[in-house]
Amino acid sequence: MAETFNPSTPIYLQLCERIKNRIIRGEIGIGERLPSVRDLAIDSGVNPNTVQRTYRELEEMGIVEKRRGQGTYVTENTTILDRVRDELKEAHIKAFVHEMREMGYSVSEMLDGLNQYLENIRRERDE
Amino acid sequence: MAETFNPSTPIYLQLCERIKNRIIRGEIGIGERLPSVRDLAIDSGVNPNTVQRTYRELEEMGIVEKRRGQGTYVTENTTILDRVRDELKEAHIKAFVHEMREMGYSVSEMLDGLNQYLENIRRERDE
Amino acid sequence: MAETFNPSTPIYLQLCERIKNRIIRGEIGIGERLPSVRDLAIDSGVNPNTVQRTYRELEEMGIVEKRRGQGTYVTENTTILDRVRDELKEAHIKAFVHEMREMGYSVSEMLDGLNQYLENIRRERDE
Amino acid sequence: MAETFNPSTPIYLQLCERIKNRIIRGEIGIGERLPSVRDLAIDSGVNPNTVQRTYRELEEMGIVEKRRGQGTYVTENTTILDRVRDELKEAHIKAFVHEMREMGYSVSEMLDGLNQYLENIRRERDE
DNA sequence: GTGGTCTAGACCACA
DNA sequence: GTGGTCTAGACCACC
Repeated sequence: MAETFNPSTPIYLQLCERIKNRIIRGEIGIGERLPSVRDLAIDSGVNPNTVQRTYRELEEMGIVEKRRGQGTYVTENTTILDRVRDELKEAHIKAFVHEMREMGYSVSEMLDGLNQYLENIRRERDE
Repeated sequence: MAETFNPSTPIYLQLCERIKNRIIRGEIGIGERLPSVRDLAIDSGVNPNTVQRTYRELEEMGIVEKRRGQGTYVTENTTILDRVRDELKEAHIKAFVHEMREMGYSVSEMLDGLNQYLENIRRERDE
Repeated sequence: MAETFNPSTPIYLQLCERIKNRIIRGEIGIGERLPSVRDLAIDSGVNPNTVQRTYRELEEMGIVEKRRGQGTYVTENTTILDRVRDELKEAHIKAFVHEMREMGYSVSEMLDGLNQYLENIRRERDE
Repeated sequence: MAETFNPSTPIYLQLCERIKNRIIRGEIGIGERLPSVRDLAIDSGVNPNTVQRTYRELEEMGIVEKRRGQGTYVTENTTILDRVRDELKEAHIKAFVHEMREMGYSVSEMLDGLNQYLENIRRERDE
């Protein structure tokens, strides 16, 4: 069970994100087996087809492999995992910088804003 | 005419972004009139319905006002514009930090990555 | 309507093949619009979801583009089309040679067999 | 052990292909005994059920015979072996010609492509 | 009108 | 048991 879904983006993409992040962070190890389509479906409260779509997406990204009659596994190809990790990092950074520039912020305003936000978070945690 | 659209996100949202950014950056001034729905549609190579939807979106955000029979104008309420500007900045920063944390990066890795990216851009521009 | 499906391979793959071939042979021109998902579904006597899967597959191969609210179009990027065409040709040739070698045929036996087959076809047509 | 499997087609079919080819090429002689299901399973790193299915398939093609309590043997009926060999050859040739025609290649383009491919292989081997 | 997502539930092939 | 395909039909977002 657990976790709910944001109705404004497709469930299969949200599931995809979550699993991808857990793999990239190493929470789900290399070569490890993911829950079966049916199990994850029940577990997430969605239809098996939706999970299947999620797994297909992950497979197309190359970070997951399906084995007939056996299950779905995290790829053992660490090169791919590293590549995905790097690409995502770059993409997020690029998007961030781009958005801020589009809004007319200078690099220093951008960095100041970021640092201030991090400060605030730290303070909240310390309280 | 001008600029093309990324087929993976709705056109009306992309148009919205562009106009919003131009307003926030002051490129389109306070109280200034936006092009008519029809003109912008032709100009952007887009269906008028799409422009209408864009303007509606901007109106709901409060940064634009429709005056019957006259056209669409940037709000003269600078408080709103400032608020939108700040909210967007916060939202982008928050999203960025959140995404990077989700991927398992520490704050310092995040900042390092960002600085390195900015370096690369600067270098490319200098060439 | 028309054409039936071989029950031993997935319908969406068979549809995919047919459309791909028609595009590659130029029967469906560059930039041309494909039938809508619903229309092709009715027309082929299959479920719309199946057609959707077909179109998604073609999109992933890069030979088709979907446009929101407008329809599905053959890509206008001839480079991709040419690339696909060449890759398929190579793949078929390679598979053929490989299979024949696996069966223990020499290159000349292979060519002889092929030429003889082509002869037979020609003769049949002439009758 | 030995050889790995392509995850995109059933293992039992791949095993089938390999054994069939070895028989057709005479690598496994007429009347010769095949390894036991269990041995081949271990040897191939595959589930015994899969080997069983493979042997069943070969038996249905008539190129293998099961003898209760004794094992699985290559048929001694050379007529069948010759027939299978010819049928396969024809099937491969036919499939190749058909695929190339479907893609819109003429007979001469087809032969040219094939010869060129064979050239390339030869060259690579000579290096 | 277009394509996109999701569900419920059937049936199949594979290991 | 696993994943894969397919259907029927609903609802939505976009143009």
